[in-house]
Amino acid sequence: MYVKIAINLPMDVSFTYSVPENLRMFSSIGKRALVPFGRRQLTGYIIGFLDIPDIENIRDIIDILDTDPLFTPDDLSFYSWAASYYHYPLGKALHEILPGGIDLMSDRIYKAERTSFSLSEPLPERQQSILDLLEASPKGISSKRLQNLFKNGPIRKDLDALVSSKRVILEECLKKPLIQKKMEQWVSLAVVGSSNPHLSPRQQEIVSYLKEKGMVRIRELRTVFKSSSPIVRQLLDKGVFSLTEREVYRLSREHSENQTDKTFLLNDDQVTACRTLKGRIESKQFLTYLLHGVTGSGKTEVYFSAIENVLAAGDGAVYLVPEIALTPQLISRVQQRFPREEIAVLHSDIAQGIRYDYWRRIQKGEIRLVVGARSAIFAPLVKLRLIIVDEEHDPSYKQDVRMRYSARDLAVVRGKMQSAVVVLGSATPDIRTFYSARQGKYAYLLLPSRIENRPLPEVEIVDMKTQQDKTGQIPVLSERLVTALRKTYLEGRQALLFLNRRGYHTFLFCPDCGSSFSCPNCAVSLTLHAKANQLRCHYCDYSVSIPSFCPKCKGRHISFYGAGTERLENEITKAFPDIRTARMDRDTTVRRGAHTRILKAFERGEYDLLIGTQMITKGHDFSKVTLVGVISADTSLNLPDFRAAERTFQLLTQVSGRGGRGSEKGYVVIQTFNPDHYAILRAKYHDYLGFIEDELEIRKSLDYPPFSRLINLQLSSLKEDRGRMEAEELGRRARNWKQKESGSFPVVEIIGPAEAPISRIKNRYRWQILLKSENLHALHSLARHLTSSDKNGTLDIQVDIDPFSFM
DNA sequence: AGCACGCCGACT
DNA sequence: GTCGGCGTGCTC
Repeated sequence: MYVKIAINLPMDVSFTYSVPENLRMFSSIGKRALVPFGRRQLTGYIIGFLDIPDIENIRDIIDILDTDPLFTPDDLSFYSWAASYYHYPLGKALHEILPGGIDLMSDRIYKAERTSFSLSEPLPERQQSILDLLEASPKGISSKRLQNLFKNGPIRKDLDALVSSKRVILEECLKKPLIQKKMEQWVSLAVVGSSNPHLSPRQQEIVSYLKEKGMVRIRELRTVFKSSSPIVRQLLDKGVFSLTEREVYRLSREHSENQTDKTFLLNDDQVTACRTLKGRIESKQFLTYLLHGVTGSGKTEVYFSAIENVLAAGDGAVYLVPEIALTPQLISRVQQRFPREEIAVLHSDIAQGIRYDYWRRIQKGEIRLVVGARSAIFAPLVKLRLIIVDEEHDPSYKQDVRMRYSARDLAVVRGKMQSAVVVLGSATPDIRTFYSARQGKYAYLLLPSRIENRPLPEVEIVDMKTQQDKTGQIPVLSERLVTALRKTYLEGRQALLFLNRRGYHTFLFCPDCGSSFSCPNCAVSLTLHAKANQLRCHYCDYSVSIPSFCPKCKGRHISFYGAGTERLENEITKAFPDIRTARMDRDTTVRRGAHTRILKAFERGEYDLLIGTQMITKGHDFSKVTLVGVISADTSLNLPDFRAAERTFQLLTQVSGRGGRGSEKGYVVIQTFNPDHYAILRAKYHDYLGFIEDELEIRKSLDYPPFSRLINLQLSSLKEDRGRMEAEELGRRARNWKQKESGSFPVVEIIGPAEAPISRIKNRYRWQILLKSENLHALHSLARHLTSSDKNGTLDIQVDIDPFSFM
């Protein structure tokens, strides 16, 4: 018997291994196998079987690593589809999809040879010191640890020399995985008590306890009979007790706090939406719905009702939300709605052990409801009947490193493959989603009004060009916003201020020599962080302390421009010392739980004002907030991205939607230098359909999505000129392909190669080629052609299908 | 990815 | 002459 194994390697091929007799009955698709690979041992994933070998020189697998498969053949088809669609090697994809930290692999271990070389000639200094170290540790030292001990350069050569002179031996040793099943020891009375051994009174005591209780955890004995360990051991040795190991599942500490559950009576639109979904779920057939509901229209209630239908039938559901909307409030709301259901919560902050346990329980069907961020789309649910994607337009559904998948798009694919109902919900659907609905590809469900018919907030636009003060400076806060803030404060209500930039000043400049302060590793300017007294790069971990003079010309007139959240907070506290202000951005939420703490304190009314970046725009439901201020609508408008207008409209609508969720009407102030831009005007009037009409017209004229599809090829290199040459070569190959294949494929437009908008990040020079076509198949063929031409993976090419960011 | 092999420049 | 850099090729 032969197995096809996918391995975590940067190439898209699977490897064939033979299965020794003793492992045959344990091997199945979805289990991991330990395999020999060159001189190493690696973990691979079984993805198929063969009767006849397809190559020569096949090696045996060493072991099967799972008792139960981690995924079914159906899940595998979905994963393979995703890997191939996103031009990503299957083995790497599986490695990233499965819970982390569970794989085994060998490590290079160096050991000193025991026979001594007393009479040989003296060794080079460094070889000698390595040898001394190794002789001091008989168990050997891994190559990594050894290298860490020698800071003055690579020691690989010295090690090779030591090995070839037979003073040191190299062994490949398995290192045990970071994450394993958590086991608990239980004891019970042994069945056959042949000759009753003599027992001490204390031993007798424990035996009678067990007689009564049956099987007991050793931990329990330890608490009931203090320091009983030696006695238990004796009883085990005497054969009175028998020991059993049982697995315990780790759980995340998602505390169900007693939140006052707002139970609304559903309005007619909600009832209609619920009924429609119910009918479709019962039919067990795939269909994608766009649930289009204005902010505050009660989409969550509709999701809950659909989940309820699925769970009642004993089936499974996935509920996806944007990463930063995955708050304790949301989780406790789900828990309260489904109190008898075990819920798996999956996102990047969940510890690996917990994730591993959740994964297997989901796979076994013990957990049927998964709430999570984008990666939860891969959760191995059995009988998956429903996939919900809340705020489906949200950019966080697109992963923009490694496998650049869109969880939103994959939701539709998975729904189709596994006959599940897919619900895409949003107040501002992605234009592609809306267009699909209009074309009849998705069914359309509309929730046109806010619950309890609350009005949408009133939006005012402030033209910042009119806000210059006497010195010609433009203030961070317009008069209008200052007045509104004061009014809100005096009325005892809360406000949100949104500014999508961290730090204090976002740009520094020396007027004496004209130099600006940019990151040495990236082509971006540094941001000044006042509290940390640092200039920081937001793309790598570079930071320096704030210079008092220009490092180039020693000039002492450095000017500071641009405002981030830190400066905004500072200006507010200066102008309104009474207003209690909290700030939430990546800088204030580095510590685990900080996020929750700030939100909760704000909700309890400990602050009057919350300043923040993106983080404050998602899904939160603050009933006391009546004022929302957008410091600059222009940041997203000026992105080098055909989606800039759409992103701006969505952002403004979402952030405005945070206001007026209680009984009072909301008021929104938007500051901008582009007061006449259609994205801003349409947001002012809450006119989604109007915006779509404007935007579709532009997209049509430029042939952008939804009228075409895009693939972005990103190429990076440590050497600037080499990167440029490679990019140009790639462009030539693309155009050659186009010419040669022009008969067999619809037209593909090749844009570039061009320098990426951020031309260097972490010392890598970046280039991109954009491929555009009405025909996705043509795009895939070309992309495949271009990446396969990279013979040995020398080029660093990233394929981005349906790209979201062009930076 | 990691590892081995092999081919050229700069040193004793 | 050798040491050591890195480009190239392979792993079932």
